[in-house]
Amino acid sequence: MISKPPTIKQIAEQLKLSVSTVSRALHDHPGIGLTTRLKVQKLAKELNYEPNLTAVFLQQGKTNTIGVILPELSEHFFSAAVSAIEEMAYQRNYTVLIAQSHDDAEKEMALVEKMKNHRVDGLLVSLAKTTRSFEHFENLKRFNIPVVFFDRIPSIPGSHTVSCNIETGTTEAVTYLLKKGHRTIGMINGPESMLASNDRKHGYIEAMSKNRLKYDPSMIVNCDLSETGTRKALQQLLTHKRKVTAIVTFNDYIALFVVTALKALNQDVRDIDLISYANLPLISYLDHRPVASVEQFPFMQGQKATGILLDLLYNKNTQSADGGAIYKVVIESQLVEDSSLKKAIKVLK
Amino acid sequence: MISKPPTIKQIAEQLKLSVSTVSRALHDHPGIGLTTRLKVQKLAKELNYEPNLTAVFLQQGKTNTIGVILPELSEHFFSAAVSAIEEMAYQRNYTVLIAQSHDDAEKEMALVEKMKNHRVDGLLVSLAKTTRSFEHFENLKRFNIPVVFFDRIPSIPGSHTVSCNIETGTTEAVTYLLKKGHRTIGMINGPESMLASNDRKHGYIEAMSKNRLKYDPSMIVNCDLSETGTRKALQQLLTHKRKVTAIVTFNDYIALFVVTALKALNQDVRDIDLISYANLPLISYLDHRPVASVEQFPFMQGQKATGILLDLLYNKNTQSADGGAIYKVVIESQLVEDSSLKKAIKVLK
DNA sequence: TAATTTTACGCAAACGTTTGTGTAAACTTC
DNA sequence: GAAGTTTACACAAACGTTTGCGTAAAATTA
Repeated sequence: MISKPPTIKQIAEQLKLSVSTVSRALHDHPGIGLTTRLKVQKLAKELNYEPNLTAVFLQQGKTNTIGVILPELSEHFFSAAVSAIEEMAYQRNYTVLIAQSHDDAEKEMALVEKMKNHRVDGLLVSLAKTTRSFEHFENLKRFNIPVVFFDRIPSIPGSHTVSCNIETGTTEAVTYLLKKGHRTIGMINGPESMLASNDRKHGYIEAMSKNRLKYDPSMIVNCDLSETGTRKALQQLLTHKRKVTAIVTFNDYIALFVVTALKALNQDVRDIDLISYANLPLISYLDHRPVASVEQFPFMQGQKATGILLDLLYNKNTQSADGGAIYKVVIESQLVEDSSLKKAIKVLK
Repeated sequence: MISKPPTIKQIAEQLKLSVSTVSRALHDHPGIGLTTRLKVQKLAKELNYEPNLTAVFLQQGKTNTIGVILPELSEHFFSAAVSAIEEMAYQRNYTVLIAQSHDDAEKEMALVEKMKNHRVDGLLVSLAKTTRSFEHFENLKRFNIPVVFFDRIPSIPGSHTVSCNIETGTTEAVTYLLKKGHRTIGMINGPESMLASNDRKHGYIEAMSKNRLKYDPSMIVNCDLSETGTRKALQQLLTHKRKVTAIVTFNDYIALFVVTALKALNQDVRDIDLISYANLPLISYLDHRPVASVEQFPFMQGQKATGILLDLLYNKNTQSADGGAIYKVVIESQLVEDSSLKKAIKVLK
């Protein structure tokens, strides 16, 4: 009842041919006569022959597989990115091996090693928050396994990256608020240690200077991204001697926390305009939603990153001249006003 | 500069040993003397030796890999499930190969074939909406590749499944509304062709009969799950001669559509209580949110399904006696009131 | 028709492992 | 000290492919 999948060898025996002939026949090799070629292909179809990819992989030294390592699959930003990655990979006949680091640098290291042992042809990575050292990635270069980082990219030079320019989006956001008449604009930022926080801060400062306004450092408060941290940060802004009329929040979660906190304080939520960075698909359906969002295009980031990786793989095989080119794609983040924020929803579940 | 990963053969040559000895030494085989064993392991560490898994896979006839096929990764329900799957698989030293059917039965078929060729040890599947035939899955049995379906499960007997009992959850939901005093409870259901719609309908009817109330078929309207379809269905309920005071919607998306439509009609949203089936993480933050939700536990479904698959794989290897046992796990869906609906949010992006 | 080219296929190595079996040397036992 | 046992390793096959090379037979050429 239970049987092993048919092999080339079986076909060869049945037809009294050699395995090499069968292999070539199946690949339409010109050195094989038409009649035998057809005979082989006919039997192959009859037996439902399909090549054993594990054998092919070993023989070819490549697996047509790309590995994806990211912090958390259930986070919408990442699952959207993976969705794009898988789709593109599928079109180009690649398969996707997936793993989550859960923002743990050590696990990330172990995963890189595992991916290497699986002989993935290339790697797509969005870094864990705690990753400080990048040797395990450097290590891959020696084995000619290309890596493309997206969104959470490393600070080391020489790596291929796709990221979103948060800074310009932030400048846009603050400028938008200024145009709406706001003069005291607060920002609830992430931890100072995060690159992402820095980008937002610089974007803020840039907007002020562009509009010839004085930058007040106390308008930007850091927080640890927890709900209570957010509440504290908000408190700090609310008790500021200048009355804050708008707040740019680190992301949609923080915006949610702010709305919740304001309600808890019995403060009229409409007094304060919010702008955040889109990472929650449903945010536009909230009643006290941000007036605008800085869109980060997870889908596009996934696409671009995959495109680059496939390019690198292709060039690796064709030994192209531009062997050393470093890809650094920056997607401009974009301010999206609430009115156009609500996307067409497809019901998928 | 670019080098190939070290192999067992290289170690053997350097130490003037045979490959078999090296292999056994690395596996702590008792037949190898302590001194050589240590010598081998030392050199292996120095060279950063790691086994080439493609070779191991070919030799063992298994890959320690499980394939996951589902409709859409960017859909929260599925990404949550995959997250659980990956996590559990990782703990048991399995790797996850992932692919999306985009609800296309043909692509699903192709993916099954591809997974088979990749020699995944087992498969986790949530069916495409359009899947009608299951031969390609049956086919896997012949090759001893177990399949566990979750959430979107097939109607054929003899397959391992994990699913959520929507019916009882629906009964709970309707009963809950009845207890709140509602007497005319509408339901915006999915297409009649979907199993999921049937479950909801039966749950509704069950609740009515349990509470000795007459079931009015016109209270349940089908819709195609689009926004305009929802609007039409809603219209039908609103113009019903009996005044509908509560609606059970097919899922969170439909609830959203309903809220949007009511607002557009300038109808006070608070007049109508909504209950839906949770699949959107943010729903509890909406202002006019459902008063309760039927939770479907994507994470748990992923966990259970993976657990079963790993069990099957283990039993396959140990030739256990219960070879023919069919797993049918049904998770009771659960009505969650709004008050306890808001989950602790972890900021991950 | 003999020499040359072309056609159509087979042989065997290679990819990197694992594992059953064979066999010297070392060690036991009486 | 001979027979038997154990220890510690080597040999070689196997997993299912791909591919460089070799070689008969057939087809072409002169």
